[in-house]
Amino acid sequence: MSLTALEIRHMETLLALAECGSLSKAASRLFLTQSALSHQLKALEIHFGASLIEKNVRPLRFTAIGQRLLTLARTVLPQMAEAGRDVARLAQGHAGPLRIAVQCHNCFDWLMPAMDAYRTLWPEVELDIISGFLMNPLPLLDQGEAELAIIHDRQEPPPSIVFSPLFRYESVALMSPRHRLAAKPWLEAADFGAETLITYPVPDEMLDVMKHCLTPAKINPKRRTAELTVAILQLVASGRGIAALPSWTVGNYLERGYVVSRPIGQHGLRCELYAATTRAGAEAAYIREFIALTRIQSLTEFAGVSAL
Amino acid sequence: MSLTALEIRHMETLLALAECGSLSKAASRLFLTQSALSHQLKALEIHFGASLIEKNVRPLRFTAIGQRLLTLARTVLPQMAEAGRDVARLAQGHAGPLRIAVQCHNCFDWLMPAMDAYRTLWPEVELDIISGFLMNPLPLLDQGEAELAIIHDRQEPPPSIVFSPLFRYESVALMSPRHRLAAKPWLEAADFGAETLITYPVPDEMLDVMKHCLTPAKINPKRRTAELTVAILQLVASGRGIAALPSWTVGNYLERGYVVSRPIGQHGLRCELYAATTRAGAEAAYIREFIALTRIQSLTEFAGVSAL
DNA sequence: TTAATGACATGAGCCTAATTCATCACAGGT
DNA sequence: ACCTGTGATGAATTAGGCTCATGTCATTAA
Repeated sequence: MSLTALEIRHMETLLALAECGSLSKAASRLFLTQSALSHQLKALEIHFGASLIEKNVRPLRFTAIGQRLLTLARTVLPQMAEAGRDVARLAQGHAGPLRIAVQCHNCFDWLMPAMDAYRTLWPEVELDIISGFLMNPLPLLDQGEAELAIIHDRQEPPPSIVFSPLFRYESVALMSPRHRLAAKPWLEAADFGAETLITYPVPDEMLDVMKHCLTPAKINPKRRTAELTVAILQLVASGRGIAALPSWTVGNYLERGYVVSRPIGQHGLRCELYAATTRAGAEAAYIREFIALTRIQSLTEFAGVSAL
Repeated sequence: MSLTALEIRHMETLLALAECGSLSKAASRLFLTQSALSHQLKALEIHFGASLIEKNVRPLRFTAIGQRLLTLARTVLPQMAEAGRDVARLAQGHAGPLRIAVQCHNCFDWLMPAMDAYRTLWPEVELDIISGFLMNPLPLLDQGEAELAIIHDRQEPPPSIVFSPLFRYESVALMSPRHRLAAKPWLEAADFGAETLITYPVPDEMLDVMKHCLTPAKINPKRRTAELTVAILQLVASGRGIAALPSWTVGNYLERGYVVSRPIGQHGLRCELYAATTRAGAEAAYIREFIALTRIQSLTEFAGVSAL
């Protein structure tokens, strides 16, 4: 009933619960099963002799006791994280540079805010983006020219490399509200055939729609390219063609009604992002924390982004 | 390398280490083996890639990293304890009274400071001492007339009662520096035969020397009694007889040279104290914390007091 | 030097307990 | 009624923390 019995794991659970609003969501964020959290909560409730959350309401609500423990978690966990950083700084003679190889334009949208947040935690780390937009950035890691690479979709990592899951997002088709395809509840590959597809100026393999949907269906629509996301959206809004972008990059435009979004395929087109490091990099605290931070931050900031 | 891996258990270990100055002492305070702490530290050192303490020097010293984690523990653990109290208050409608049955006079010496400390943590608990000096205070617990009883020496608790170890102390013989027995390095039972023994006015069974040393040896010295510890010490200092008291009650008098202390028996006379509660009481947070607090406080405040 | 003592290290095995797995139950929405 | 999402539950599995029985090392005494 006293100090022990409430473990760090429990505080992390409470924090995730507060942000996700359901056991199952919180579980996947913590890389655990829903069952684990259910058991955890049950144990706590037995221990304290009172319930911590009301689960019959969505999103779930914290009881007074649950809130007290939640505020504890909110004060304690950051203190521990800070101590962990200090120790890492002391243990491994001051951290090196962190050069990030990115494959896709979209990445900047979530990478930038994450880098900003990270910089306050590890001011001495030299952050750098390597944006050659290479097809395969993994060799850069082995060659020591980058510490981190952002990888699309699950694949078998080479022995020298470690993958860490970041998150899953959905790519949606975007079109003018007056576009004829806007009438359909969802688009299939064939719908793209007669359209002009507006994309970033990169190879097809680096475009989610092409790689996962159109190329397999042997459909190759007309193209028009733009460097910037806003430019693509402008073209879409003025009816010059359709585009396919991650759902969370276009929140504002959707809300204002300039464009509408439709799932690609009946169940949507889901893409996965992984962070790749060398085995050594996966040990280094300052790199591990960058991965953890981008993951959490993206999961909380962006709607339509989910844990994997 | 980051947040997780440092558990509450580790912080408690660091705290105990800082106070005890050795693995083995800290271990017994935590109710663990020395081996457990050694494994714990090893795991942490592997995890952080650096050592936390220098063990080749006594008392052991913390490295910079160890100190950082120690200060973390010193901030985090009290926060968790406070949250635990708040939750207990919320969960079990405000705690009841805490009436403590004591057998011996000496107990006041450590009970009073502990009660003062406890009162600031649980102001709403009504503290009370029941000092009938009964031989067997356990029935009071069953009858609901006390919540806690202080018990001397290990014994088999009745089924309705739970014992919690408090600490072990040593009773020493006290005499004037000019007393003839002061020449001996330690006293045996026979030495007391010709002396006047100065004690509290209570039955023999409640006096450590009598119960564990003289009565078994069938030695019954002359007596003189005094209510207060200071009065006993005054009589001893002026050569009116010898006394036997817990070593830590007489610190000041020893330092000033008014009296000297000698072990009773070759290896000293060690006594054990336990806290007894009903099974229900052992569940209640406000009672458990009183026990934990008195134990820790006595262990840290008084020299010659050790964990059991 | 040889014992003897005290403190920490270490590997093996045990045992607790946290997690998963495979279900079940329930609610809300269509 | 049926599906979908969410939480609960008991059993089985697994991980990892602790103890036990040693080993090593340093210090002190004979």
